[in-house]
Amino acid sequence: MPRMASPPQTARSERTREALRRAAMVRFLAQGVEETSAEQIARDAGVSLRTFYRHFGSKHDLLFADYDAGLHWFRRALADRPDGEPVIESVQAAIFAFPYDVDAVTQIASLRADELDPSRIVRHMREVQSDFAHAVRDHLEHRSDDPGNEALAITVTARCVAAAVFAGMEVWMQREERSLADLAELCRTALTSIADGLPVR
Amino acid sequence: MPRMASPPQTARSERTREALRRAAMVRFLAQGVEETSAEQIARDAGVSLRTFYRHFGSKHDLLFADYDAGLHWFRRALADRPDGEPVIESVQAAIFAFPYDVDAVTQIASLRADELDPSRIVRHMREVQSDFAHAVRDHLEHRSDDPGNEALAITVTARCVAAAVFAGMEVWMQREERSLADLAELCRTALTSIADGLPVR
DNA sequence: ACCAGTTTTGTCAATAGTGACAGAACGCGC
DNA sequence: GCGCGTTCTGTCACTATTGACAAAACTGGT
Repeated sequence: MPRMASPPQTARSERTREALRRAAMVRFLAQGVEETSAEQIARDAGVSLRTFYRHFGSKHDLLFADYDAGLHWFRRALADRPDGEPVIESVQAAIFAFPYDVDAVTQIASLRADELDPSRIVRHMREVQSDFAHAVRDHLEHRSDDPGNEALAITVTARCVAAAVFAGMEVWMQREERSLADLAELCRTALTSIADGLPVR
Repeated sequence: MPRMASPPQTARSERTREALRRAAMVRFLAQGVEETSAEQIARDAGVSLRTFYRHFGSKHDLLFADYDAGLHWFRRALADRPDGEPVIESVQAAIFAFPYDVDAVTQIASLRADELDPSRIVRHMREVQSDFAHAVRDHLEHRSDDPGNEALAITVTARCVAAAVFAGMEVWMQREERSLADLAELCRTALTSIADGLPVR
């Protein structure tokens, strides 16, 4: 269960990963996620089952395979913000500049919504929030003059920023109508609402 | 993998659960967590492997079996706080009044630290934080005059409160010396630091 | 092209975790 | 105690994951 999503090194392994990704996507779309076995994917990709698990910690990791790239993108976007800009602004700018691949996102999203155990999505969201918080924390540490002395303040801030963004997502998810614009609005409101104190006392 | 920790109903099943808990603890302490198989535990408890998994979503859930009780306790403690008290105070009061069973905690903690994959602990912590946030949110919703209209504010606040508490824990965990008093101090500081705005801008 | 060291795969063998279905045990009204 | 609907278990069969170890492919230097 500890998905260790082993990081690939050589071009060869990257080819294998790509083959697995493709094979999985084809099967997933054709017959559904739970109806596709890991062995099937491995065979389609022309590798052994064991090799499959060397590249992806679990069958379901394939559904979130694009996630790492997004995280890297976010970290870089944060780093590219001008010095001295308030965190909240930096985070907003980084989030809203994200280059969505609408087709891919839509395709995966439909799979996730239909075939996937909701608890799995929730768990993944928690992981994403955690990584998000770490990214923000690293950003703050990098900015700080004396990170060691501000450890608590930095950690608290980073985690709260992440909490706010994901609170926005949570509220958005519970709505009937879900537009990208609404999501952005909710996240923006959530972030600005914590800058000067908690919105509810 | 979706650990569904099925909620027990009858006295009989409670007996089974208890037997499994005990059998597991004995084995875990004697030979370590990873060196104990689920089948072994089931056999020791006198039930089938399948029955084991009906009561505990996974072998590792047994290590956190006491957790649900703690969560319930926290929810009740929150509900018992006087009306009109600021959330942050309520949460602090609820946290610090928690009745630890020092022996049990120590025993389990040593197991967790030695035998367990760190990523497993991290994952559990994320789950705990999430449940914690939900508890706070329910508390706020209960207090609010118009929860529907304040959905975002309530969710943001609940999640940030949880984020602060767990930020305190994170910092504490990274220290060499870890005393209960330090933990309390860190959580207190973390919580008060977000009341009037983020500690880092 | 050849050798030595590194990375990636395949094979084997266990353990972990689940769905489906039938039988056993339990709680309740008569 | 008896019959009946509900809950709990055991058995079977299958998929998901992982550790250990050896063979195969890839790399850089000569």
